[in-house]
Amino acid sequence: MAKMTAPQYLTETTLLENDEISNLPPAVLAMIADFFKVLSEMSRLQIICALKNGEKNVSQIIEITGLGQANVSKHLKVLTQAGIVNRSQEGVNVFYAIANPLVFPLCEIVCNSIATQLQHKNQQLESLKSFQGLF
Amino acid sequence: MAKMTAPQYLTETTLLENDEISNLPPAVLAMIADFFKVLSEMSRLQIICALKNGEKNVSQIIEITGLGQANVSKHLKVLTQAGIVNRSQEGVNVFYAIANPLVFPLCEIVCNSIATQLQHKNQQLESLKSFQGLF
DNA sequence: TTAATTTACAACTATTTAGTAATATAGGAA
DNA sequence: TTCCTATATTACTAAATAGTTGTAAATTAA
Repeated sequence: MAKMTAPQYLTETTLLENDEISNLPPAVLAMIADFFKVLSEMSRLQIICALKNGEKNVSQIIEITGLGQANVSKHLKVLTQAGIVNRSQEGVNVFYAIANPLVFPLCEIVCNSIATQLQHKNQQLESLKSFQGLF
Repeated sequence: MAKMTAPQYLTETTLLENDEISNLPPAVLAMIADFFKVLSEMSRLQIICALKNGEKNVSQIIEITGLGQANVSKHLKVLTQAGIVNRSQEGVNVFYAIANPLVFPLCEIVCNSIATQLQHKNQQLESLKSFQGLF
């Protein structure tokens, strides 16, 4: 086993050595960007949410999300190729399930970031409000 | 302090209550998607990496990343509006710094996901190799 | 066999956006 | 003032892609 120089949350399977995200090869940055791009569409996030509590077939996903059939099929292909969901066929039905549960902590971190930002904006708004009527 | 009238999914520090990402309002999903979209471009990830070890002015960012001036300026605006970096002007120079350090664990989780996937593909490749010469 | 159902795919439209070139703005120096 | 440098903005082009329509393929039922 190679000596571990990575921090706790970086295991043997990481691409990042010595906690350095600086100076990443362009190819790695491109892979990271592509992964984020898969998560950057609301429709795909809807599908991910629909699969949170267990696998669903395509028809169920269509019903839950309200998206068109061809559209769902295309998004499921993207999600599958990104390794976020996996596909299993049972007769005429095709079931999809979350293959990479890390997407959920990922979304939660983003949620926290957004909440913090909204708080800051709200504080600024309150500061402004305290001047109402003074001018 | 004013009474908090925000809905359940809005607390002081998180948008997600009870670890539930299911049934998020579309507006919240859209915000999450938009945040991921900001991180889904290699050029913006390059800029984030350039700021990892401290603030830099625009000229330094241009030199480090090799991107065009107008392009960097546009990306910096996007990153600023997303709350990922902040802007401080000093004379004729404008310095940018990471305002939301959560982007780094975010990138690291994605790196781990990619690494795991590459490992799986590599294992499949090895399995195939073991059949070489048998046919 | 035919018909019905489920999923995937191809072709197309419309929207978005990354990158660039040219220009504008603003601060500091001479 | 004028000049130079640093940053921002505007207008444009090219490329990517989300969503839709129509169709194809495959499975199951009648």
